[in-house]
Formats: sequence, C-alpha cells, structure tokens
Amino acid sequence: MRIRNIDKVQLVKQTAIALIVKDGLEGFSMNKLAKACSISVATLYIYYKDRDDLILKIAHEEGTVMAEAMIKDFNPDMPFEYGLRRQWKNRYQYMVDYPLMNSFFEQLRTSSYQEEFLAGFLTEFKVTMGKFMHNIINRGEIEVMPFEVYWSIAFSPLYNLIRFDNEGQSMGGMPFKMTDEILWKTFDLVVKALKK
Amino acid sequence: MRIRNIDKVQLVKQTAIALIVKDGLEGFSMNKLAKACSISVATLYIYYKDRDDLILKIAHEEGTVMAEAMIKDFNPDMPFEYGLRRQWKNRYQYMVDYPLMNSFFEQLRTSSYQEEFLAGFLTEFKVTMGKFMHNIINRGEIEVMPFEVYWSIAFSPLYNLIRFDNEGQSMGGMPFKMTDEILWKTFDLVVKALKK
DNA sequence: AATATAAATGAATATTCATTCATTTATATT
DNA sequence: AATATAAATGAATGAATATTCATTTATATT
Repeated sequence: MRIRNIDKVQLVKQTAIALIVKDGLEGFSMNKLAKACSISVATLYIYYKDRDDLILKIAHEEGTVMAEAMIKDFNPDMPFEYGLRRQWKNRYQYMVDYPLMNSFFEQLRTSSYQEEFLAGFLTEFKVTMGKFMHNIINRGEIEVMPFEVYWSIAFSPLYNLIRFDNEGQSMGGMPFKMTDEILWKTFDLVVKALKK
Repeated sequence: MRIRNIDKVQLVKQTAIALIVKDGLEGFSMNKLAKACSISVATLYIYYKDRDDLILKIAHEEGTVMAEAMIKDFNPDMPFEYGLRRQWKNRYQYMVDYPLMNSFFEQLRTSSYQEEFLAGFLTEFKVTMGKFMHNIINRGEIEVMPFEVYWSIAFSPLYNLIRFDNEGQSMGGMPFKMTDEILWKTFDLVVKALKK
C-alpha cells in the first residue's frame, strides 16, 4: 500500500500555523491552506476529519511541545526566585525557538476554540504551577494571594514583553526589541513585587 | 426627506459588539448581524461602506470612549502612586461599566485589523502615558526603564485580572471573580515592584 | 396636499467556504 | 510481476459569504 508522505503532513501543519498567524482564524480557510501547500484540498481531509479537527489537533500537538518546554529543568520544590527564573528562561527560550507560536496560541485563546484548547494540554501544566505557588507560600517566601493574582504578577509582564517584541513596535517611537538585559531587569522587578 | 433612525444605528452597533464578543470575528457576518437586528442587510451598507468599515468605525468610536474614560481625573503631572492608582481605578470602572468591551478590543488586537485599530485612537493616549512615565522617572520616583517594561509591569497584571474575570474561570478550581480587595492588593504589589 | 429625497427594503449576485466522491497513483506485500 | 490498499487528486456540491440594485417607504420642505 501507498505510504503517507510525512513531509507533506509537516508542511500542512507549518503552513497552517503561518497562515493563521498572518491572517487570523477569520482569514484562514481549508482551500487557502491547500493552495498554499500546493496540494489538493481533499488531501487535508485524509489527514484531518474537518476544519475544527485540523485546528485543534495542531494546537494540541504544539501545545504539548510548549508545555514540555516550559517545565524543562523545573520542579515545583525549587526555591521561589530560582524556580521562577527557570520558568522565565524556558518561556523566553521557547519564544526564540518558535517565534510564531505565541501569536498562534493567542489566536486560539481569543477564539471560539478557547475552551477546548485550554481544557486540553494545560491541565497537568497548571497542576505543576499551582503546586509551586503553594510551596512558596507555605514556606513563607511570598505572601498569601489568589492564584490569579500570583499569575498576573509573575507571568503577564513577561508575556506582554514577548507580545511587544512580536509586534515589533509598541507604544513608544522605536520598535521594541527584547534583549537578555531587558528580560532580566523586568524579572528583578517582578521578584521585588512578590518577595516578602 | 426621511430621517435616519438613530435607535437602529445604535442597535446595529451594540449588536455587532455582542456578536463579535460571542462568536469572534471569524463567526461574525453581515447577514447574521442584519438578522440579529431584524433589519435588511442592505441597510447596513447605508450606515457603513463595507464590512471592514463597520468593524473599524465601531472600534474607533468605542476606542475613543475608552481612551477618555482612562484619563478621567488624571494628568501626567501627578505623583507616581497617586497617578497610577487613578489609572487603575479608571480601567476597573470601565470594565464594570462596559463589560463586553475588553473582549471586543482583544478580538481586534489579535486580528488582521490589529494595525489599523492600534494606529487609530491610541496616539494621543500613548503620549499622555509616556509623559507620565517620563515625569516620574525624572523626579526619581521609579528607576529608569524602557516604556515597554514600565507598561508591562504597571498594567499587564491589571489587564490579566480583568481577562480572568471575564472568562469567569481560570487556572485554579473555582471561577475567578474580581473584587475591590483583590484589585488593590494587586495594585500594592505593582507599586512595590516599580517604586524606588 | 404635493414633492423631493434619503432611508429602508427584498431579492438577487458572484464569490468563497467546508466538505464529498469517483478516480488515479504509489508502494508494501504476495 | 501481480495484487491489494491507502494516499492523493480534480472536480464537484450546497451553504454561507459580502455586496448590489431596483423598488418602496417615511418625512422634511415646499
């Protein structure tokens, strides 16, 4: 029997991500994707059941890659500053390695796929994050606070810088470019906010 | 001559916002909008040149309302903590008064309209924000830092809490609900991060 | 009351959309 | 080499899309 062309499958996946990042989910269609890959649209329906399946399978696969990258060399028993620094390093590295994925995930997060997307691969990841926060609260390294407040202080500045960097321009005049120095300067401010 | 029905124009605007928030830009169409308003789709083309015009005009109008709400009782010569507190209060109040708009703007920000949307009404607003930051740096109230870092620390935690609140659920088990206490507790942490 | 004019409409258009299907093609197994 | 089988395709489907247009309707002005 004929064997499935793995390169073609990969091409479909990468092209889908690129198109969704460029035009948004609203500008994305199966016919456009097939044309961009120079294959028949019917082939897409061999790989995926339908449009939703395509988007969610890709999101799930890439989400798993991301979640694993996030917790590399991290464990929830680490001391506060050390552990948080490790997570920042991982997120930053992921942004450098997969520059499209932050926009891609943001597209999904602000779409009707939101629920299925978040419910999927994030569960285990969230458990690890929650464990870490409880440990550092129990050890008295940071104040008691709701998880949402912790997350908003500990990570949203980082995600915001990554977004500014992706957009290449920002509030000020010159285009913003992320650097190691800026990253770790921001990290120090975040630690200052959270540390008792 | 016949006069334009202002109520109908308002109905179109509010319904468009509600539909976009509910289904996303990808699920939004002119025919659906007309049906939801119980008017002819051709009427939409009397009010707006085309679909893009409709979306961008609504975004621009509502963006102006938001930008004004943000700088109410604020001026860039205020002391750091006092001025930032005022901005937080304004943003929180806006979220309470217009609960749909944060999701609406996020839809636009993550779409192909991003550029035209950001370029529009934000210019004056950004100038005021930049002035405030420069003042508090010049007075030595906060460290020297790029505008993007300042913004990421000063506001992204707030926006994140608002988003968690909108989504009604979050990383933890129970649905997250924003309260005054949580808001100002988070604010204190942000001030701690920025204050010299 | 008659008129002029823009608002509002219903029905149509061409285009794009997701999806299907009969057919052809490549290859692993016999 | 022949066969079986899934991969891959081109062309088609009907539904939904944005937009247009000839016509009707309401009202401000005469």
